[in-house]
Amino acid sequence: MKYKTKHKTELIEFLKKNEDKHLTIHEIQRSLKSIPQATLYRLMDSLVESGEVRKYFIEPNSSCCFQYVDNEHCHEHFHLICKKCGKLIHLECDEVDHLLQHIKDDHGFDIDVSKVNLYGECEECRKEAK
Amino acid sequence: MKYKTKHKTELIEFLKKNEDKHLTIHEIQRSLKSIPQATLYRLMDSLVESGEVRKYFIEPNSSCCFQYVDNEHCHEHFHLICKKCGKLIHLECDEVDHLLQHIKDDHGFDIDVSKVNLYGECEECRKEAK
DNA sequence: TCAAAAATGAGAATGATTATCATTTTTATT
DNA sequence: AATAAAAATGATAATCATTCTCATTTTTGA
Repeated sequence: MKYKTKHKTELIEFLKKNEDKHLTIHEIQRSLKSIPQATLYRLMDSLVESGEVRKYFIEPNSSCCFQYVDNEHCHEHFHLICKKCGKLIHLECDEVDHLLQHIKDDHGFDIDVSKVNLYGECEECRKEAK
Repeated sequence: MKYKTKHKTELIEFLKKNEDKHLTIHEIQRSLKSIPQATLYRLMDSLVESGEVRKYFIEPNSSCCFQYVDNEHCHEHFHLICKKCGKLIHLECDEVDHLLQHIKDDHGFDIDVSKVNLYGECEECRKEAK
């Protein structure tokens, strides 16, 4: 995607507006009806490639999710995904940074944080369960 | 899977023998030709359900991987999966336990460790890359 | 031994994603 | 502004892992 196009501009604007959500291709399509599916897949790919967007795959055989990433304002963090309500939580936390460094230094393993999804139960759902 | 069947017995035996590997359905099928694919999928599902086998999905649009889990000998730990060589590393580490507790106590999120896969690059592959 | 419950097997169906390819748009260069 | 090369588009077909269907067979407990 080296050329500027209307689709791309429109898409990025929409993603920025929704940077707190994680969106599937179908959800994006519902809002941006003028962009055909094949084009949308390609655009998303290119945005992932360039690092503007992050791609999550939550479950096999279900759609991937995308989210705009503001690289200036967000640094490395884990994603917590609630198995009950599906909520996505960004976990920015020194303890996480510390663990990542520890695993790299002492276990030799360099974790690709963008690919990590931590599944569990969120605060609200835990309270509800009681 | 409440009934014992030849297929199930054969499958578990095979998985135990290969508990150091992570195997796709197709790889298993190559070795256990007598089990039809639909049956194999169902058997694997039931073993995942019962906790005897763990399921990984490495990349969207590629086959999931499975691995036998010896629950007697392993306690709570993360799984590190090397994106390059596919190696699976069991990470048992106090720092991990500490982080999990911290996330639960201070962020309210209860992580299901059995579902966590941490993708990245292992020590050997990192050395090789240099 | 029998009946109910569960598992099987072959093939069709699903659904997300990718590939194809002719057409159109964008861009840098005259 | 004209143009040619590069890139993007769009509609559709293809791919591929996985799930579904359903009639048949096997397993189990009574």
